[in-house]
Amino acid sequence: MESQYHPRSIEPEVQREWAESRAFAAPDASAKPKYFCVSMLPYPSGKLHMGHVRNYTINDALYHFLRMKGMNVLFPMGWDAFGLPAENAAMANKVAPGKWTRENIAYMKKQCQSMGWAIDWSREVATCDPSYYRWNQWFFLRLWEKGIVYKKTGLVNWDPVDMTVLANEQVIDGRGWRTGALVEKREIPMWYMRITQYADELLDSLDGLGWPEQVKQMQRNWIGRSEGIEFTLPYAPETARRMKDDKAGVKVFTTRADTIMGITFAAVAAEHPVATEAAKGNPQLAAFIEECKRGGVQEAELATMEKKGMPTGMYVLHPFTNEKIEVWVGNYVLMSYGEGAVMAVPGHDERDFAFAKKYGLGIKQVIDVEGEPYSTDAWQEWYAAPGRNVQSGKYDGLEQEAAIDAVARDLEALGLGTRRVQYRLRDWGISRQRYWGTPIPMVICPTCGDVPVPDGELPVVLPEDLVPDGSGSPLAKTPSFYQCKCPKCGGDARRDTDTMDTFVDSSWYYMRYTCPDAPTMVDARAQYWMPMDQYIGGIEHAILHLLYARFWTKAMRDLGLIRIDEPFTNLLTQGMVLNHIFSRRTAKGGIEYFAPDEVETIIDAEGHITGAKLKRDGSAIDYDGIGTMSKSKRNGIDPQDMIEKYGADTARFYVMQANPPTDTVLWSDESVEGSFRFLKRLWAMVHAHLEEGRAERYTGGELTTELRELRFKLHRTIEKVADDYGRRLQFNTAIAAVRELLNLYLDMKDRSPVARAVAQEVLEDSVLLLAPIVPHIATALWQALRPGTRLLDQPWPAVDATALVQDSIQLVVQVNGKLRGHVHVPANATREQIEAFALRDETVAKFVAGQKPKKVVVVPGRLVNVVV
RNA sequence: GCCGGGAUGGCGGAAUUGGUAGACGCACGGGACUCAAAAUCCCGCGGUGGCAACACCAUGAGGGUUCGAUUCCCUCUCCCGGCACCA
Repeated sequence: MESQYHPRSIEPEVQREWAESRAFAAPDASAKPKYFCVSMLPYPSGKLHMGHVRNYTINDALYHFLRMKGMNVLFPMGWDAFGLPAENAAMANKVAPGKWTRENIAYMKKQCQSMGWAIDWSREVATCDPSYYRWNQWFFLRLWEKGIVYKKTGLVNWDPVDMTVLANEQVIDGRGWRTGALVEKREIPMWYMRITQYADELLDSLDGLGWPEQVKQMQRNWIGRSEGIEFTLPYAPETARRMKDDKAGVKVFTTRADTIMGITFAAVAAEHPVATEAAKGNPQLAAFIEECKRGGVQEAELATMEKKGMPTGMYVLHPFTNEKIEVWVGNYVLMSYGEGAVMAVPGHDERDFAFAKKYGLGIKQVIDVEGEPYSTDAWQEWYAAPGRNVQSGKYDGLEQEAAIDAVARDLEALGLGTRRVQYRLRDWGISRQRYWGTPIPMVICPTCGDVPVPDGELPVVLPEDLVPDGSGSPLAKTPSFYQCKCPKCGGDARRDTDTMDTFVDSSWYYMRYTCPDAPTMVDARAQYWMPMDQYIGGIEHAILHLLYARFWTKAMRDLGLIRIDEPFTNLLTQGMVLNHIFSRRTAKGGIEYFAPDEVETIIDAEGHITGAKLKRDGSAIDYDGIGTMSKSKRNGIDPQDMIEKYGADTARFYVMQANPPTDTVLWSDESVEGSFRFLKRLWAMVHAHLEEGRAERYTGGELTTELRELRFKLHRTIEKVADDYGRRLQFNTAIAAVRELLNLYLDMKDRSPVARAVAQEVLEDSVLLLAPIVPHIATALWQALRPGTRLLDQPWPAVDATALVQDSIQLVVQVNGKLRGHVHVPANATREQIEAFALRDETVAKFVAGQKPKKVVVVPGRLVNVVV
């Protein structure tokens, strides 16, 4: 073997062998247990970034480990190829989004291959391929037939200059990103998916998932289930006359029906029909309503926003007492939640309290919390706590639950209300007024209305050669696309020119990996591989993507396409890759950013960065702290540079050794050097060993204490690394354990035949332990250690139980819980013997100082604590 | 405001079920090799006191439980993430 480590010659050679032998193709049936691990598919932006490197390397390490453990593992890859950036790039460079996207995919695929990830490329999926998105369309139509897909109007951001709809991220400070024009809200018809129909199941089945608690909690909050009572506050006679044909009163929802006797007013949202009606002929109120509609977007200010309101002059009646209750417009009532109206109980709701105080409205205590005083002077937190009803007529003395039951019964008897569950979750609007996405397979016929495209005509193919100009949707300007005949009456009709949200694409791509060539949406292979055993991706997808994918899976199940309830059994949310940020203000007042390799940092006595200067001219620049790698801040590290300078293995090793995968990782050039240094040392160790000739690995025979300890360490490490890879998904500690083992190995100077046999064993197994992280160097070293065999065929090293047997063990000795020494005792020593050994220790004796121990705690295998 | 997660050397982090705090690495300091540098190798590296042996202090702050607490409980401070007037 070469005496030096040359990643640039090893890596391409190893990769060629893998490709030629189709080493990572996973069969769709096997006697081995299956394991399906997937990383969230990348957007083909142009080239890989460090976040991808981290994401796919975690996935790859799991692949190799579980393959060695005897599983049939599948690691597929695909491209989230639809979306806005392609349209923007198309506008900037005057190329069609399709061409741009496919070129990016080709380049990034090559990068993936040079990282050496064990991807089964025969299953590659790109969501912009008609063979993929036709099933988005097909499934959309099935959901439409079931009533899960429906049409209603929705609010969009409208740029009045470009005459186009803007995505939320294209609205900056209320203005269009291209035109700078003030963005308007417009109502247009859109398609929705009834995800709320699955709200309860989406909530309940979270409990059984092997996901981070944080993500589950975020989904729970997002779904936002609350149980309460919906009831009607009937209009007072004169209000009923004004509201004419409109229902019989104001509908409200409450989770605190026990406080119903404390109502002193009602509040409605600015958009509520009662407010609209009241504003007629009341310019002051109309102006206030306009003000409310405009505000209320800057979320951060909402919590501190002052409660404002105005009386409407409308009245409703208390359902039990028939007391007249004034209706106010309140800026704290949201039209989008519940019924857009609330019963106001200032006595026991903090918002209502603040409102009542401000406008001099009544505050009535109806709940008593034992031991706490009540006064209407200032809000106290216990006012909102559950308690016993007072001043509530027939409900007096009831505890919260009993009171709610009684109120619910009474409202039901009056026909005014009923128990109901309310969700925060809204239905999923999937229409996008964009070009680069899945066309919605619907035809709008002037006589028949919305008519689905017949299955036989799918896919509705997206023309790929259009170049958007930023004004309006290109599809809406392309008659050859939208002109069509109505499938029902044969008359002239127009296609829906909207496309689907790209979250549709990512809701089921992982199932298509299992059967990319299926003539149906999915086939039996999906049932074999699903549910996915491990999903890996960024925390930023904690809510939307993961919730939509769960919904989509349940919808597929209900259509009989697959028999699973949840798509992702385990989830790992990997942390982001960060780097230092350097900048300086330009003369014109802008900010100029500098890449970390352009600057030299200034470090204070404590080792903290305080500033920096530019390498090329020594001028001072500012240190802006740490942030995610981004193009605009110029602090990204190009994986390609890493591969060229150090090789893929160093890049892989670096991102895995720094910290646990769930933490953010700070880029450090020095640590990269350290990773490279380790791989060079590993190479040198194997080389030095083989210089003296290959040895047969140790199988038995008399050992010195030193060699026994080395073998003990080896087999302990095999156990630990397996646990770290397989159970804890903590690769940094696995790597540290192997480094410890190799440090001990380097201390061993014995060159006797038996020592060389142990050395062979240690080196072979260490290479296998590291193979999931650094497969290229591991392959090369394995070939040198075991000529004629192939690393990929090796199982995970077996633990030799005899190596773990110790006849003497070291125990920690404490006096009063403080470490005072160590003792060696026979492994089978009794409690009494251990105690005797400990008390005989000199240091222990010194601290015990002749006193009689009050108590001696013996923890077998660990420590002795003498209490005096 | 509510919910969730954190805080350990100069830095990244380790300590998995309450049992040796700081594994492993980075940076740094010293030395060897070299004409020299790089690379490589060896030694040191939480703080205070001490020549040293060693002792004391120390896991955001304060308290508690325990023979023993980074780990469990209570109070507080700060940081990160999510939601945000949710009735």
